[in-house]
Amino acid sequence: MRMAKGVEWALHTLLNLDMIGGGPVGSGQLAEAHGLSASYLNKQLQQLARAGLVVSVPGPRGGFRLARPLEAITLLDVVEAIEGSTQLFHCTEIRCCGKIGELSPPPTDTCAVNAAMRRAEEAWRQALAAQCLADIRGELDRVPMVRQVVRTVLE
Amino acid sequence: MRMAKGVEWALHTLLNLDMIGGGPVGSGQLAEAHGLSASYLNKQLQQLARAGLVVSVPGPRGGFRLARPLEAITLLDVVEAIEGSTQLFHCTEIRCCGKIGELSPPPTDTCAVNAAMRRAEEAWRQALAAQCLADIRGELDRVPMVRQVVRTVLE
DNA sequence: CGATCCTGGACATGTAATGTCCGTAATATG
DNA sequence: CATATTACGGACATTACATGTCCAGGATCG
Ligand code: SF4
Ligand code: SF4
Repeated sequence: MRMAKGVEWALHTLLNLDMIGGGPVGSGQLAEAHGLSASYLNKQLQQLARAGLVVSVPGPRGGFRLARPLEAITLLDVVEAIEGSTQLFHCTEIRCCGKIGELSPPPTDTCAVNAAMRRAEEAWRQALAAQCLADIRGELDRVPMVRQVVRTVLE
Repeated sequence: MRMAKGVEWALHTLLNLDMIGGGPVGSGQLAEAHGLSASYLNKQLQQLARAGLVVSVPGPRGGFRLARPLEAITLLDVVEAIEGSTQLFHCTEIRCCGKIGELSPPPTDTCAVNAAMRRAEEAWRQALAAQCLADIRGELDRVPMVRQVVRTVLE
């Protein structure tokens, strides 16, 4: 049970896009900045575009730019854009299988196990939604040179 | 990013073990009760045993029994017994790779992204730890026949 | 002793994330 | 208009890990 690596890629890339300013940046440059696979990062960026977090502009001098300020992008937005909004705990309804399943009446409501797991997952999602990328940028800015390095690499 | 199916297996099996009472039950019967793979469920039960949630007794008429009452087993106990205690968000330290990594000074503290993710994950773990299996048994008991069926199947 | 059942490692299989490739469409530039 | 550049998206290949199977021990009961 591990979160997709693409989430980390997306978060750093979004932060970099913010530091560079307005102009669109190509996926190649963004990948090179962190030594990532260009094609695969491009796929992740497409998902961010579909989710409305970035805007893609084709053509020469094209690339990706932020669709809205970091204040309006939460961690949950990024996680759901990359991972989708599937449940962490996915029920197989094993209560309906085997001997117990055969002897039991068909279940009428959602099971207690599933409900409990859902509650915990909801706490996680709320904690993700409560933190925006601007908060993280704030902590990042306390380290010197970061902004300058990003600008140098991405021009 | 999906939780291992073994967690669902373990939860149901623990609840079944409680309903049957004290005596040990073989992994074969427990698997048959829900139509699961006997060998694989056995592996999961071994992990529960290592985590101290169940006690294994070898020999004829052996099997597994609860190590402590359901009041003392939280959802977090089960999840960590099966999944291990690895982080949901596992950092690859890509900030140290690529052009940005080369130009940046070696990072001194844990990064802000990782910290934020850890906070959210902590909320999840706390929500898991706040719910014990006895709560779930309580909800389950509102459905008639459940207890009786389990006793019939597992003798 | 012999049957039963857990233990634990080795191995096979399935599935999803990760990574690559290439043809297509869109657009800036000359 | 011609061309180069870039995103788009589908079709693969590769890798990692969960899932499932099997077998040779070891413990325990009768
Ligand atoms: S009883 Fe709950 S956890 Fe078990 S299979 Fe059904 S929904 Fe899933
Ligand atoms: S900066 Fe944070 S999220 Fe990025 S690689 Fe380092 S620890 Fe991971």
